[in-house]
Amino acid sequence: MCSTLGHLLVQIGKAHRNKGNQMLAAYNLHAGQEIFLQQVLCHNGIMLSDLTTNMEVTPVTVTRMADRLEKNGFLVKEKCCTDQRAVRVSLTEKGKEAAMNITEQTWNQLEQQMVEGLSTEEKIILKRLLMQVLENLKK
Amino acid sequence: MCSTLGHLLVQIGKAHRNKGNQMLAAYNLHAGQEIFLQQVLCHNGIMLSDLTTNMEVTPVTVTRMADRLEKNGFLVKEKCCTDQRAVRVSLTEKGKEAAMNITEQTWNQLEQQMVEGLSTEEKIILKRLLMQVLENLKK
DNA sequence: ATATAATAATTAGCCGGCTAAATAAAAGGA
DNA sequence: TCCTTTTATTTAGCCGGCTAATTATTATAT
Repeated sequence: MCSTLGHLLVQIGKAHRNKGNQMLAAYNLHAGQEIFLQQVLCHNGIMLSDLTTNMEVTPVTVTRMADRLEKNGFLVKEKCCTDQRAVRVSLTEKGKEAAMNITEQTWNQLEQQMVEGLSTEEKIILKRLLMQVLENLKK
Repeated sequence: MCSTLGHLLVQIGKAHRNKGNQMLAAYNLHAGQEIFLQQVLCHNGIMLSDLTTNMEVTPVTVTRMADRLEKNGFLVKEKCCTDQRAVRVSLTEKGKEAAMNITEQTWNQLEQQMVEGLSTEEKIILKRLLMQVLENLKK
């Protein structure tokens, strides 16, 4: 098991998402949505196209995430007044509260848990190596 | 961007899956299905419950993957004769051929690409650190 | 001014991943 | 033997991710 780097990364991806889901369940959110909310918290009224860029996902994914988050009362979508093609999103009170709590608590907690037992140096090395792997995969 | 380890892992996960999808497109397969086929290649007539264990996914996921792979002609499902609850899967000729080619070519190629530019020592360190991270996430 | 190209979103449809709940069959215990 | 628990699978439904194709609107070049 876990003999290859690929397999290892897949397992980590799953475990990471599962932990995230567990932690976000209290807010009725799923892993991935917290980044969306955080972006809107930092850039209120942000366009979907900019979210596409910032989150590095396709426009389709952003559209559907926005729809679901709106349906569940976390944010509001509205047409941009100066560009009729664009859609801007802004947080509701519920969304604002969730975003603020999550960013500080959940994410940091998960981040801490992952690197437990690693020295400061090892953390730096791990990040550096992973950034290299990401570069290689994007080629 | 990519400031946290979590974000980095998410990005790598996406990039890894996308590369896999690209490579497997020639076989009309998607990332994840190659592991399924490989398992059935090594253990012909394997039960779905064992695939659940080996692949470390839920029974639901295995059932649906098996259905899709069967629908697309890669394998066959049949009830176990000694245990009427269980379902055994075996590869068709098409599935066998795909599994053999993919395991050797695609997976190794992706594996190579990921660690390009890393020294032998760095590869070992990376694996060790990632295994620690996986352990931490499973707690 | 008009035709062409680029940009922003969307719909439909596919994939792997999950939980909850239901079904059916086998295994164990009183 | 009968009842209970465990095991194997499935159905329904939700999530993020993707591609392909479509619609609208803005920008650009002729």
